[in-house]
Amino acid sequence: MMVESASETIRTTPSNQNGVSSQSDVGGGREGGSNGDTNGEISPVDLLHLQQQQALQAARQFLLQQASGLNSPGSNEVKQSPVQVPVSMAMMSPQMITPQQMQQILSPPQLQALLQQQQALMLQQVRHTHARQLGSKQLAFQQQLIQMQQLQQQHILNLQRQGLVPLQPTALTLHSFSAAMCPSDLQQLWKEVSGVQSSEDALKQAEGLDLSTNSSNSTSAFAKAASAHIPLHSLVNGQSHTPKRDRARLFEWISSFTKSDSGDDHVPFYPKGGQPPSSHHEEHASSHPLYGHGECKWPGCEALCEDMGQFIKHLNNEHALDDRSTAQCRVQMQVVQQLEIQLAKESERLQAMMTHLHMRPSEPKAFNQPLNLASSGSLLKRDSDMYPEGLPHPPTSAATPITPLRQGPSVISSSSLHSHSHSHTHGIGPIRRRNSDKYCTPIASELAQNCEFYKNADVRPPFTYASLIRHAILESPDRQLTLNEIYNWFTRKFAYFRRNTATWKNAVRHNLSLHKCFVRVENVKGAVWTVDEVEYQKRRPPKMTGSPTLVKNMISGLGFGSLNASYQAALAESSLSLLNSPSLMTPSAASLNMLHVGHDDVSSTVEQVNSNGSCSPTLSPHQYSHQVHVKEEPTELEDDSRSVSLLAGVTRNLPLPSDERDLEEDLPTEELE
DNA sequence: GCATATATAAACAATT
DNA sequence: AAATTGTTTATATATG
Repeated sequence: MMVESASETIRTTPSNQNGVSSQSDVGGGREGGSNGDTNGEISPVDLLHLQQQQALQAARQFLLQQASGLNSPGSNEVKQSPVQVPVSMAMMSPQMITPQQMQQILSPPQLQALLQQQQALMLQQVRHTHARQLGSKQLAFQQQLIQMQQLQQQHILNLQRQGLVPLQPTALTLHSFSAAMCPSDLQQLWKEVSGVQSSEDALKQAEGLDLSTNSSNSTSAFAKAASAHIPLHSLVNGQSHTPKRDRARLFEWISSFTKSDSGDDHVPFYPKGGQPPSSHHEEHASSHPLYGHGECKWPGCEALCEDMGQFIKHLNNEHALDDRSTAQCRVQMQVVQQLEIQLAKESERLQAMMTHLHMRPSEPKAFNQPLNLASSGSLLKRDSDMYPEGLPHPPTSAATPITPLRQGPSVISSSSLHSHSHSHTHGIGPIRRRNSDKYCTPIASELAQNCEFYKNADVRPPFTYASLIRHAILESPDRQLTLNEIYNWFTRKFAYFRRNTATWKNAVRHNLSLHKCFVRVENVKGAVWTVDEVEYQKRRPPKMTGSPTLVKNMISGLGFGSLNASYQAALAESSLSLLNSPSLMTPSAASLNMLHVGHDDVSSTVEQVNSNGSCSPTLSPHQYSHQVHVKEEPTELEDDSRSVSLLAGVTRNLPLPSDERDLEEDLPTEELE
């Protein structure tokens, strides 16, 4: 009987989420990208570049502003947010940035503000600087911008629906529709939320309970927006009724944060040791983050306070711990989270853009295609031997981002919040690494690099069940696992599988039975599953030949997790295999591999990072290690290797592409065994 | 439209 | 007897 029914209850939703519905394939236009924007010449690129920088700048400022207004709660958000998408956007080449991509990148409403700013700047530039040259292009750009806005709006809804965006406070969402936000707008928003409106409403909004946002599809976005608006106003009028339970939940929620702050290691905001109690802020005499220029800086509040004493009094009276304050705090946290995420993304993008421009200004295609396509071609040849899957890299890399540096242990979100959380704060350091890496990293590395991510974020891994199972088995010391061990591996490595149990377990069993490559071996104490590499390789040929579309999908998929997970998985999988294959090798072989890249370093570094956080020991170095590289095309390889290293943060040089290649070749043989 | 690949669901059998 | 583990069938989607 259905064993899993029990667990199943939990996940029902999720499955739907990814599995089926999402295919809408948002990515539509992306493939064009490969060649697409080449036409743009440089000027447009430059503009974009500027845009990015400006956006970044603005984001930073905004972020700082917002962050400063946030106190203790902030800390937790920092710590957590698993969700960063490992992804890929990074890999998009600058030149090919399309409205859709923009859309993807700028998810949060707040970003709209940035967008607006960018628009303004851009238009200015167009006029002053490039007007003459651009001429018609100018118009095109303007149109594009408009389009971008529209897309963004839709996208926001989509993300919300998919749960990718942490619940956006309704208010914000609404706001975004009316107009792009800017800091001042945000303030206004706050007023709306905090002002007339009852605290409960705020709460509701903060939790996203009310909205229609979640529902629907992009098509009805506007309709939703419209409907959403209504509630807002009505709320303002003061009618509302929120169950007290929500309130209780809120307090609970907030308290969880404060607790975590003190308890967990990461407390970004306060110095570890002397962290004062939450209330402490009030005590600080001379300055207070919520007080400045004679007025209260509490979001939405601009109460005038003569002095600190008065301010504190005001703070205690008006912003005591109640639903409204809590809700506001929550909203603020989300704002910060979003901005941080965005900042990180934008930074990566900027890096990628700059890198690209510096490296090969004239050759746009390098990135996109590169990947796979090119490589695939070569791969294919070798595929015959072994891996067809060459394609993968690209995607992986794309996905990767890297990033993870998250500091906090995270987790909170997943457990405490129903929706996925995101946010990671990577911000700082990580961003630095350059993108180039991202572009080409192989999948293996993807996994390795994002291992932490997958462990903590409830994001479906872009690999097929078969590839994951294989990976799990090969990773084990004896290259054999019992069903239960396989399950454990899944749950250990992927948060996603911690949550959605029933279906995936069934899927795992199904895959084990269905694919010839998985061989059941009777053992003394039961049965174990092993992998028949030959069979495994056999089945893949038909797969993807590295068509552009695939790549595109991967990219888009990775980026948002939303797209048809399964397909992504399939695509990605190919890459995964690459990873695995190395692992297959005997230790000695492995060692060879290592030479080349130093993945170790990478993996190790990554792991370290992870360890700080919450990761489990898991990733075995060796397996991930090799993966890295893999494949073909010398030129590209180089890039890959670099990228990898970059990710690691550290370093390395990019040495030996050639080695990598060798590895690959070696691998096959080994695998075949 | 067909073939293939994957995901998901579910029925059912075999084991533990 | 219940839970696990395996098999198998069916359906849906995406891609070539």
